[in-house]
Amino acid sequence: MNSSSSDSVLTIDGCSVKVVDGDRVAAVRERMPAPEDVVDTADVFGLLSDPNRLRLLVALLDGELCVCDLAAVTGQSESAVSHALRLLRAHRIVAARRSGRMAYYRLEDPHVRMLLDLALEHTGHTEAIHPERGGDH
Amino acid sequence: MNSSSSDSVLTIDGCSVKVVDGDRVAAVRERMPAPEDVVDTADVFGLLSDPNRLRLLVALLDGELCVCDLAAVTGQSESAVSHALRLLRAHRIVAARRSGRMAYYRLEDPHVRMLLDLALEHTGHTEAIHPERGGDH
DNA sequence: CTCATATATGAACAGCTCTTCAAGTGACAG
DNA sequence: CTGTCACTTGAAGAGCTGTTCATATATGAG
Repeated sequence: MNSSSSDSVLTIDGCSVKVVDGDRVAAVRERMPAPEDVVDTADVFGLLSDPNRLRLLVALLDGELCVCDLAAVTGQSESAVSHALRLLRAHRIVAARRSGRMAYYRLEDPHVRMLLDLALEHTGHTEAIHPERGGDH
Repeated sequence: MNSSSSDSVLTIDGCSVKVVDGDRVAAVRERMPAPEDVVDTADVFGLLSDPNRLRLLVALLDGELCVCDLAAVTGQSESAVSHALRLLRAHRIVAARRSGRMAYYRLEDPHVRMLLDLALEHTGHTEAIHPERGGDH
């Protein structure tokens, strides 16, 4: 329907949309992961996007810790830690081992471990993340 | 000060906290990145945690696109795209090239590119991210 | 049994985020 | 100049998120 590489009008989701490079748009749409996969991936990033939750996960990189030690390491209340762990547990990112009245948590998701490793590899190397510096050029 | 590997009381930030394994806690605290680095990293994850923003960045993996094509690819209004790009630009994750009245955006941060590549490598491979499945055992 | 300890949960509230709508800017055509 | 086009911006509101405080559950000690 459209094989021009200049302005054209695409019909997407039953809606006419003006595009500049129709072929590129079609190709990129082709490569785009399924909507639910995008949402799942965004969810994972969202779980890593809170500093306190991130600290918890970083603390667990070396092995399991109990709730009160996690609270001590990350400087949060035990209640806050418990809420955060509940969320992470619901997404199978951490798992708990129970021993008496203690609960020992460990990092369970290898995919998340890789993301954390990669992210930590770059901490400090990136000066460029200071927000509100206005646009470019 | 504390070399027991059983219950003890640590003084952290001028506050007494009960811990189970004082040595582990001290060691993990030692390895924890600086607070500002944790916050910066969490910020980056936060920028990747919105499905629409994530779609924009995925679309840009193959090369630059103009705003209206990004809107077509990701199924958002041009206004929403522009707002999202503004945020990403402020964090130096994307950059713009201007040509006439068009603005062509590209993915500028190689670190973010790596995170995206790693995350996409695993899309679909992970069934385990469905929320609200209750805790374990 | 009763009590203290370790963790979990619920409710509620403040603060943030994302979308939308309306209006603004700058480039190009005529 | 005037109008249109591509993009940007501001303001406002709905909805989501993370914290806190109070209370609940469960284990182990005595």
